[in-house]
Amino acid sequence: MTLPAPPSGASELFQLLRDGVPRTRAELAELAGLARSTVGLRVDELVGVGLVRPVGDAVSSGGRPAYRFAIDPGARLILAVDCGARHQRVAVLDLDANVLALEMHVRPIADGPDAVLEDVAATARALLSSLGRAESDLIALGIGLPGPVEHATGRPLQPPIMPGWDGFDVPAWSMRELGIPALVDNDVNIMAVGERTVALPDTDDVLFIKIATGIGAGIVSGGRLQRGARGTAGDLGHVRVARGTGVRCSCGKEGCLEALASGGALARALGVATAEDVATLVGSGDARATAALQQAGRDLGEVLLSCVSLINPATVVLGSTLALPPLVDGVRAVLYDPALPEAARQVGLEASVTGDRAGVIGAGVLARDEALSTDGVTALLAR
Amino acid sequence: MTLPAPPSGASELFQLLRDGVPRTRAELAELAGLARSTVGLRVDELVGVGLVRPVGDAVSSGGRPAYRFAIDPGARLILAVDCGARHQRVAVLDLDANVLALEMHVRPIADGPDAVLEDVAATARALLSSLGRAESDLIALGIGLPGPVEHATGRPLQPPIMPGWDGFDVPAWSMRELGIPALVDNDVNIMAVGERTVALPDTDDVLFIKIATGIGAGIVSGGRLQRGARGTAGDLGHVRVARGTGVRCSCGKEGCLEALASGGALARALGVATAEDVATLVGSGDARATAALQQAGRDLGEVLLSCVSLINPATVVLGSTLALPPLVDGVRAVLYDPALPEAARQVGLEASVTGDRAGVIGAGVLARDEALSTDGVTALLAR
DNA sequence: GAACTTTGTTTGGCCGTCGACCTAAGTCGG
DNA sequence: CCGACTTAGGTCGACGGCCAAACAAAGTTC
Repeated sequence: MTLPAPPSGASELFQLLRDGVPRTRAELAELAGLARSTVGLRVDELVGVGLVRPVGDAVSSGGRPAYRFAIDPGARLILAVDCGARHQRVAVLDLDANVLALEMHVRPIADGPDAVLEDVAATARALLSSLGRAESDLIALGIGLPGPVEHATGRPLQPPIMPGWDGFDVPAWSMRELGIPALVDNDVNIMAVGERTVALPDTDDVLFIKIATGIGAGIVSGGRLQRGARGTAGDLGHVRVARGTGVRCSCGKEGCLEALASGGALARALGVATAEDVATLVGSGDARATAALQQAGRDLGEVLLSCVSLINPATVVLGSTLALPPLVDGVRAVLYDPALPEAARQVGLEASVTGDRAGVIGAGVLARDEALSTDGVTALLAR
Repeated sequence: MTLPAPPSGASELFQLLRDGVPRTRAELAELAGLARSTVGLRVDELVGVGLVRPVGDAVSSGGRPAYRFAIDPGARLILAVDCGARHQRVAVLDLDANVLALEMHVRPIADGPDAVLEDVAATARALLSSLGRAESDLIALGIGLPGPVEHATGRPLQPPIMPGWDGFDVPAWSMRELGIPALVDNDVNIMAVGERTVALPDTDDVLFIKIATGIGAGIVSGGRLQRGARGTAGDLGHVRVARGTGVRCSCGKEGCLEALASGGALARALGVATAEDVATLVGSGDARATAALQQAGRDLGEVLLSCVSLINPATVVLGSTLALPPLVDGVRAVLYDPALPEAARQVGLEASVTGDRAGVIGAGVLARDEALSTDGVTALLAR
C-alpha cells in the first residue's frame, strides 16, 4: 500500500522560491531544468492555491517583460509557542517568520499538558480572530518546551521540571485539536534557531547560549540543529569551572557553572529573588551586580573556550535575561585572550538581538521548514 | 543549459538495497511504490552493470520462488588513503568497506602533495594489480589528511604541519591522475567514521578521541560528521585542564590538555622519543608509564565531561596509539563519577576495535557513500 | 512604425510508468 | 504422481507528464 505518487512537480518548483528571491518563469525553468511550458503550468498551480503570487511587474531587456513570482508570506500561517517554566508565549507567524501577533500567558508548566495546551489553543484562536484570519490558514505548530524532547516523536523525555509531561504526545494533540502537524523541541534549541534566522541567516555554525535562571546551549552545526543522542545536547549547567573549587551545586557536585554563573546563583549572591531582578539591578547601574555579572561572564567564557574548540562555531550568541553588556564583556575577556588557538580567536561573539522573541521565531521556523518541505507542500496542494 | 534529466530511476531503487538486506523484486516494488513491471526493468539494468546481483535463490511460500537481489560488494572498488604526519596508509576497499589490500608507506607529509600523491597513485596501482583488478573498477577516492580541510572544496586549509599542502586541490588531482572523484577530510574525522562504521553502525552520535602524539576529536552527531565553521571542530588539544596550572604548552598558554596528556607530553616525561615508545613501555608493564597514562586518562576524562555535556553523544570511543587499558580506566574513573548529570552517566565508553585501520575504513566509507548516492549511481550507470 | 527580442501559451508527440494479462515455477492435498 | 493453487516474472496496450516547436503577446530599439 503506497501513495499514488506525487500528482505533479509543483512542490519541487516551490523549493526554488524558498530563498525569497522573486523569479520569472524563464529563470525557474532554467533552475529546475524544466521546459518553460511545464513551469507555466506549475506556477499557475501554485498561484491558484495562493502560495505564490506575481510581484514586480516588468524589467524588460528588449523583449516582452516577464512577471516575477515569489512566495506570498501571508498565504498561510504558523502557530509558534515558547513554553518556559512559568509562562508561555503564543505567536502567529507568517511564512517569512514575521511575528504577526504575540501573547504571553503566565501559567506554570507544571500545571500539566492538558491545562497548558488548552490555554495555547484558546490563545491561538483569539490571536487568529484579532488578525481576521481563519483557523484553516494555519499549516503547522512549532513548540518549545523547557526540557529534553525526543525529537523524532515530539515527546518530552523524563523532563525534570515538567511534571505530567513525560511522554505526552504533543503532535497527536495538535492534530486532534488544531488539525495541523506539530514540531516539538527544547526551548534553548528553538531560541538558537530563532536567533540564527534573524541575526545570522548565512552562518551554518552557531552556538547559542541561554543565560537566565539556568544556563543552556543550543547548537546549530552544518546548518542543522544538533540534539544529541537523548535530546540533551547543550546541557552546560554542570560543567566544572576553575573558580568553583569548594562551591557546592544543587546537583551534588562541586564547581558547576550553574552554581557560580547562572541567574539563580547570582540572585542568591546578590540577595534578590530571580534572574530578572539581577538584570534590573544591572540595568540600574548597581556596581556590585555589574561586577558579579562580569565575573559570571568570565566563568562562562572559560567553559565556552572548550566548547568553541570542540565544535568550532563561526559565532557564539549570548541570549535571554542576562545577556547584558557586563556579561558579554566578561566572556569576551576570556574568549579573546591573545594566546589562544586559531578556532577560538576567529570565533564571533554577539549578544542576542531577538530578545524574548527568539523562542517563538525559532519554533515557527522549525515548523515552517517542515511544512514547506517538498512533502509538506505536496500535502498542502492536495488538501 | 541543464542535464537532460535522469535517464531512469534505477539509482533510487539502488538506494533501497544500501542497507545490505537482499530483497525480491516484489519487496522492492512495495518499498519503492513502483509497479512490479517497472522494478523488473530497473533491476535488470542494475544487474546489467554488475552493481547488483541475484543472491539466495528461493524461499517459496507456496508459489514460484523469488530471486533475492543485493548489491555486489565486489562490483566496484574504493581507494582509501590515511595520511599521517610521517606515513601514509593506502588501501583498496570493496563496497562493504572491507579492506581488500593495504600498504603502509613511510614518507613525511611535509614532502608535499606532488611527491606524496604520486606515491599514493603508484601504490594504488600496485595493490590493484596484486588483486587482479582493473583501475577502471575504482569509483572513488577517500583521503584523510593531518590538518584542517575545507570539506566543500577538498582543500587543506592553512595546515600547521603540512607545508606545501595549503589550498592544494586534491579532488582535481584525483580526477586528472585516476579519473575518479575524491573526498578529502581531516584524519581524525575519517577515523571517527571508520570506527563508527565497524563498531557502532546503529549509533548516530559518537565522539571519537584520537590520542597519539597529539589529541583530537572527531564528532558524529545525528549520523553526520560535524566539521565546524572552518573544519577545525574537535581541536581538543588546547583546552585547559585543572591539573595544568603552571605547565606551559608549546602554544603559549598554560595548562593545555596536550601539554599534560598527549603522547608527546608523556614521552617527554618518561624520557622516550615517541608516543609509540610510551605504548611499548605500557605494554611491557612499566609501572611508571602505566601510572602516567592513567593520569593522562583522568585529565582527558575531565575534558570529556564537558564535551559529553555539550554534544550528548551515545558513546565515546578512544582510539589510536595510546588507547590502552590504563588510559581507558583513567577516563572511566572521571567520566563515571557517581555524582554526575544524566547525559554523562548514560554515555558509553569504549576503546577502538579497528586499530590502525580506522582511518582507511572511514575514508573509504565517506567516499563510498558519496559515490553510491543517488547522483553517484546515476553517473555510474551513464558511463 | 518596422524589426527585433523575450515572454507566455498552445499543441502534438515522446517516453516512462502502470496495470492487466499471461507464463513460469514452485507448494500442497488427494 | 498429478492437478489445483499460489506467487514471481515478463509482455503489452493505455495513460499521463513533460518536452520542443510553433505561435501569440508585449515590450525595446532604431
